Amino acid sequence: MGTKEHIMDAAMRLFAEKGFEATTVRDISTLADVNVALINYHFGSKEGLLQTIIETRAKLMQVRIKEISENTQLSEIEKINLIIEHYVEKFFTHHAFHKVIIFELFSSSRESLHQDTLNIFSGNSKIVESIINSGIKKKIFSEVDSAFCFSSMIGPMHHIMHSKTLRIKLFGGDKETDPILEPLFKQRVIKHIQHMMKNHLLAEK
Amino acid sequence: MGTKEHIMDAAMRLFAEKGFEATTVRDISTLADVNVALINYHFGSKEGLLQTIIETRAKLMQVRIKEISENTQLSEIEKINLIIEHYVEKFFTHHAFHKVIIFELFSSSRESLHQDTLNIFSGNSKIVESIINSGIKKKIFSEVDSAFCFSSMIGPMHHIMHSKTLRIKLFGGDKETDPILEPLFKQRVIKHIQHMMKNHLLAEK
DNA sequence: CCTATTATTAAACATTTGTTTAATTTTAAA
DNA sequence: TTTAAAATTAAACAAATGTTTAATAATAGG
Repeated sequence: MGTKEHIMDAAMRLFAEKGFEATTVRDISTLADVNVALINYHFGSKEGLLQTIIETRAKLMQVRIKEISENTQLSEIEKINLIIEHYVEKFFTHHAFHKVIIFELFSSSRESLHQDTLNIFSGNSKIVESIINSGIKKKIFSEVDSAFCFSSMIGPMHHIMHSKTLRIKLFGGDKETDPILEPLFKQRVIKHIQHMMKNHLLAEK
Repeated sequence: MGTKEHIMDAAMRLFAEKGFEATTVRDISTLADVNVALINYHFGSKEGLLQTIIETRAKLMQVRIKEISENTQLSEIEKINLIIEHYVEKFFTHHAFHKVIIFELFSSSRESLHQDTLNIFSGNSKIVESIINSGIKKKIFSEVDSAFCFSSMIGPMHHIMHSKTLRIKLFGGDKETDPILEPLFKQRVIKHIQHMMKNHLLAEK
């Protein structure tokens, strides 16, 4: 791994753990085991580093969701199930990154970054919304409040994934082992959210 | 309102908007229109101010939820519906506060405060879990994954309430008016989450 | 009215912050 | 091997941070 990627990796972990402001450039350089000045040399500024991190990975996210939504072979409920599966997968593999972007969505200190994350979230939400509206039109789904559905799919995920200590208190046996490491846990999350969405969408009015 | 409450109010708004670290004591003193030194005089430190804010309001939260859970007059589904209603009410009246404590739950910089918020969340989660397990035992509820249910109730709420810009993009007509101000919006949130939980809990297996 | 406690102020404090500089090393192409 | 560009380093920088100090004002009990 090159120096740039090395710095980005260390920074992402620290941003996820402590937040952007609470993380100092010296924290990052220490963890990455490089000189402090390299951060400004490679990324211009601390904020530029965050921007690079987000830009690098964010673009990959939207592609797959669009793919699913535009696949004419799939029924509406199959699309929803696939999107849930895809989101949970990404959450498990890159949960530090997801924590970082939700921080940016919820705070509004850095205007341009906030706009970037806002567009990602609202874009995906609109896609889910239109899938559900299509299902409602076809009378497959009951007349749910489709604008809320994206938040209902990923809100629970955020709640579970972003606090390790809460996760351990709710799901973990002993105090040290994070349930996220158990191979079955991911399937359990997928199953729960899919079950919830299915019964929400297919329920009689 | 006394000076202390005045400072706490200003601080809470800024902490919610920008986060704890990004908010300076001078930001707070300016908004509250008091001298900077008063923050340390009244609260010892910036962190002491946050701690006081959380301690003051957090205790009120748990009381009502315990009340509901221990009321023998209510069925399990009625309890769930009341807890949802109560949570949404609190979210709408004190959403700056809720944003602050979720920040503390998700970050782990300030150990003792993190423990405080962790106990609040896990405590409430365990209460919801036991209500649902009781419903499952009585064969009223299907065998859902009860440990996830609290997160599924309040996760969507967090997602909607903590980003004003996202809320406007998803629900707002024009760019200026926050849907949170529309009197019907609160009812819409309650209805959506209750519908979701009801159909999740009562669904055939 | 006096006085001792409390509240408020302006100024200064030591640290820490992100960033820059200038010198040095490494890299890679000619 | 030579040489110019890129990468890395240690040191210093100015600005901003939370906090403290010492002086002043306000308050309230006797």
